[in-house]
Amino acid sequence: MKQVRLADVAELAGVSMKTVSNVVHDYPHVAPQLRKSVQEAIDQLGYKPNLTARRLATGKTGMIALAMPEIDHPYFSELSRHIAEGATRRGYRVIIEQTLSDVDAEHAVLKDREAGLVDGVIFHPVRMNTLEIAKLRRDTPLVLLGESTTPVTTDHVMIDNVSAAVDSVKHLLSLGSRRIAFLGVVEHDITGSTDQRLLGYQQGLVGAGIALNPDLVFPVPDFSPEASAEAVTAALSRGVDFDGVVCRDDKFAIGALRGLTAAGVKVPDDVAVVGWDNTALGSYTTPTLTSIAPDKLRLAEVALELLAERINGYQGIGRHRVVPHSLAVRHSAPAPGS
Amino acid sequence: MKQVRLADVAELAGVSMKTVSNVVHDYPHVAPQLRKSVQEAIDQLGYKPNLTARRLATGKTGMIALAMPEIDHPYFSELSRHIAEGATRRGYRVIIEQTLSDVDAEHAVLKDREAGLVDGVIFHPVRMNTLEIAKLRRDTPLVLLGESTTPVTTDHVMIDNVSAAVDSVKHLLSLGSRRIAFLGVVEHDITGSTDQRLLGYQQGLVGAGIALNPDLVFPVPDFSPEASAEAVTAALSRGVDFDGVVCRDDKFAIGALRGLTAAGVKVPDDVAVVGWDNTALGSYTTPTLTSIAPDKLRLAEVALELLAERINGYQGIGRHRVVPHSLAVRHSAPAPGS
DNA sequence: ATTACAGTTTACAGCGCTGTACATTGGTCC
DNA sequence: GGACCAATGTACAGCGCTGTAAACTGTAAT
Repeated sequence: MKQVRLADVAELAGVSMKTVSNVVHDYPHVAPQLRKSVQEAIDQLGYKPNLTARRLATGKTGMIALAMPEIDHPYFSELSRHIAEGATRRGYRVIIEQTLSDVDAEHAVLKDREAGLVDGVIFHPVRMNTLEIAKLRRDTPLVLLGESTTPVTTDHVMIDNVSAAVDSVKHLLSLGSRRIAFLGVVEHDITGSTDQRLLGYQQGLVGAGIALNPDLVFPVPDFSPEASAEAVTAALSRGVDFDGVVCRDDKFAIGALRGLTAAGVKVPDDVAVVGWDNTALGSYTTPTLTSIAPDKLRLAEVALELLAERINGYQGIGRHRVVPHSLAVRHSAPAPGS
Repeated sequence: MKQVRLADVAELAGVSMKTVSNVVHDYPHVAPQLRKSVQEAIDQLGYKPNLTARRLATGKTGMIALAMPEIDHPYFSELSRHIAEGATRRGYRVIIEQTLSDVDAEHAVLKDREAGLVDGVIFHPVRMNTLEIAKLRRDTPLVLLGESTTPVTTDHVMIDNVSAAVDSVKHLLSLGSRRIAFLGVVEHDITGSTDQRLLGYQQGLVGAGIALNPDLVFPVPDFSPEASAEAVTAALSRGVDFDGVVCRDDKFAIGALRGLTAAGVKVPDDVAVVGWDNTALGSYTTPTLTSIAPDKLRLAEVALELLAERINGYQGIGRHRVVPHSLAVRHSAPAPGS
């Protein structure tokens, strides 16, 4: 039951350890028949290289950490999947770290209490601000995701939230909506996302010559669909008149759908709804959800690419990459004229 | 930029490496003032223990692998979250491995091409059968999840699918349903889940003295909601008369909801629907979905517990643990009399 | 003063692998 | 035939840490 070591194979094959190592690694300059006999020894003993030892010797771990708020949120789980696949393709394993949007947990991600665990980190911060990130940042290669403002020294991948929000508004306008609401502004929301999306919402309206109306910006107490359903219900009962909603989030959009439907308001005929993130959830609602679709695959690929470059020694200033988005058009805000 | 080593700290503090190590590990028998001065040296140099080296020396990696078909499937992402949290609580880090239901990938999980990476593996197989698992299984501690039949030698955690299906049927019966359908039997489905759920479905009906009707077992070409929506639509247009549906899966239930709604059939009034897995999806549908709710938290905890015992040397025969389930009652099949 | 002993601290040999520097071999070319 | 060279193969010193055994304390008991 004892672990078979390189030395054991070397002894059996009657060669040096290094030669066995070379065979394991398919090093080109090994004589064919020697390679064969070494391989036989490997097979016979059932030798498996010990990764930990290899890592200590090479200094590379072949692992990256993926730190996000919650892995069971559809947006994050979908993104994780792409990152996991891309990482595998690049020969990395992924270790997951859930911060649960906890400040301490986020600090821990950057603080590196221990070294040599991973070669790099992909991190989607929620509660940390630029300053803290810049201050805590260690030597481990790091790529940031999401909309928080980030230190110029750090790589960052995101979509253009402002222009995406503008796109949402434009789509609603093209459907004939004129009184377009924004759902939801969450109290104490520390993510920059809401700000940027709200900004784009305003920009879209102003660009179309429509006056802003503060009553059309719906606050929501928390991030649940329930809360946003209530927010919509409350707006309706206040008599707020609207015919389109840009939602901060698919979950909010789902709440909106529910609140509207419950009040007998028809979606999309009376009110068209656009969500955000194009999570799988949107395919499961009734009606199905039109939603801003960040190119998650691209996001994952770019993040991995930047990280790989850092791991391979790139030392330059932070790169800030904007990844494309589109609008996934479904029934809650269909294509114009359909 | 060079990594600070234990030896560096030792030199600065004027003590042996081992003493520094003892301080790092809070070993009790270190004189207070020595401990203090060593700690100062640690802080001054910003020393961080190198985990890889520690692992090589101790032989423990402090990591477990979590291998599942797809991490962005709601059931798996929710389960992953619990496992990740439980693992963290127990001092383990989790590395994720997606098999994408691919045979080779599943083989790779068990095959251990490399050693010393993780202390143990939690694996939810889909395509491998008992025999293959038993054959490939290596020395790494392993806990299996899911409904495939598993080798007696291996630990396994699951819910009682048969009795859960019976519960579904009973619930529908309590609502007055009598012509209860089962959706969906997928061609070439290699998971044991469907079989067991179908078995429970039959058992529930027979137990209530209701004759089985093959027409009420709806086949579905694949695992998508679209396919199951079509299957329901097809059944309706065949003139199949039913007033309740037990679904193999929440995704199927969502498809059923869609197909029924599209055909003008009222849920739950005309047809009550029960899903399976109680994924978050079920809260987002209209109507919300009643669903078999495996105790995912418990599932995660038990799996981790069994794995921890294996890691700590337990060598006994495979333990097969059944974890409780319940029925999450929502609108698609409400509580009787509500 | 001597012994005993619990409490501290140290020296050092690995953990299993790889990189480096060097040794060996057998051609090839004049 | 000797020089040169590319292709192969080897020896061995680490990578940074921990476990073990042994070596010191100082104090209490004899």
